[in-house]
Amino acid sequence: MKLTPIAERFILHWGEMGTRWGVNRTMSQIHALLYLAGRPVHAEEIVETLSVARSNVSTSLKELQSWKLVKVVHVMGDRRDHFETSGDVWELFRIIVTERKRRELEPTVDTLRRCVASADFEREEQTAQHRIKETLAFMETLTRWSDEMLRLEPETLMKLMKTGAKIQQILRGKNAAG
Amino acid sequence: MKLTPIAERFILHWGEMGTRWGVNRTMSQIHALLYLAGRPVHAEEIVETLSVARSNVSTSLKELQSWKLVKVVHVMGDRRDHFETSGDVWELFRIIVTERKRRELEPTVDTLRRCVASADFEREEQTAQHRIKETLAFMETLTRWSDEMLRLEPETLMKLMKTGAKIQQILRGKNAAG
DNA sequence: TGCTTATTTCTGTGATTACCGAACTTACTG
DNA sequence: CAGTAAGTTCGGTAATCACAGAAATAAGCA
Repeated sequence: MKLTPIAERFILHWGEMGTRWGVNRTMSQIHALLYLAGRPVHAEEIVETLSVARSNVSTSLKELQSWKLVKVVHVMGDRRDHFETSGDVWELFRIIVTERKRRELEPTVDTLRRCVASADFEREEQTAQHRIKETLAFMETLTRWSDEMLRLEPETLMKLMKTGAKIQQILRGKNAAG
Repeated sequence: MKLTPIAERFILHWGEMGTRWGVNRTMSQIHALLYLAGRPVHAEEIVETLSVARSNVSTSLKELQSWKLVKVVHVMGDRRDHFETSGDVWELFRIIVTERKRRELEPTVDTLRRCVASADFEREEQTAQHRIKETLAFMETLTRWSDEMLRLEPETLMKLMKTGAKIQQILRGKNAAG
């Protein structure tokens, strides 16, 4: 696949950002490529387009699948695996947030719970005790809340976000009403 | 400072998670330590408590300050710098989200804007063109929305998040009402 | 203005991660 | 059931990052 300058810029940038988001460059580049392509692409085409090793593409695709960002599809009359990603940016966002929550929040909630449940937790310094409990409560609230949000339809979510500025009024309205 | 087993568990875990959150272990450990300590701590005490090099503590503290998570304070009669962090988990969260937004979202929004503004953007594939625009719109909405949210008082935010399950009803109520 | 203590910067090393190329496995095809 | 194409796994290397220790700088103090 021949990339236009703009597509190239997009893919390279996405790759750079990937490293800041905790995934490797190739993986994000491949994802960006599939996203722009908007059609099933086979591994060899990715190799040629991005100039990376076949093995690298293979592992990155596996990783992308484990993130549920990419799935394998087949094209009639072609026995090679083809890969594609969702074109719905909201859905992608949802997937990423869910996965990051699982990897970056849940282990901490576990640890905090075990801290609080520990036999000698009450013997901790008051401050420490209090802060650990606060942190746990915060993370649980955050988790529950984002679960709620992520369960919404993209459209509802979008509407909600666009309401943005009015959040406070809504809250007040709701409190006044109920 | 002698750490209790629980404090140690907390700090070690925080350090591990830090690496997944894109900051290095020492930096998150120091932050966790200051958080539990709940009082100004000087660098040498951090060195002893965490068993890391003085230089490492120095750079990590600088980094924590650049994230605005830690600030320098002074203790009467002691010429050493002391360091402390906020004990308000909501505030910490706000700071982190703001900073990550700046580092992980803004550069992308810039790039996307430049893509779209580019002279030959219309000559792109329809799909690619559309998806780039969608992505930009999404990120702008997300940015604006989180700015709104972050401007709220912790208490309001908490109330809002605890409302969680009722988000949809609120939305519907609001639409029905206005 | 030297003396001491606190802090930062620099340099090298060890650890981790990303990636290539080769060897291997699996699945189709004639 | 060869032969070939597709896909995966593995071993080594290159690149990056984290950190210790030494050297340099800055800030009080006599």
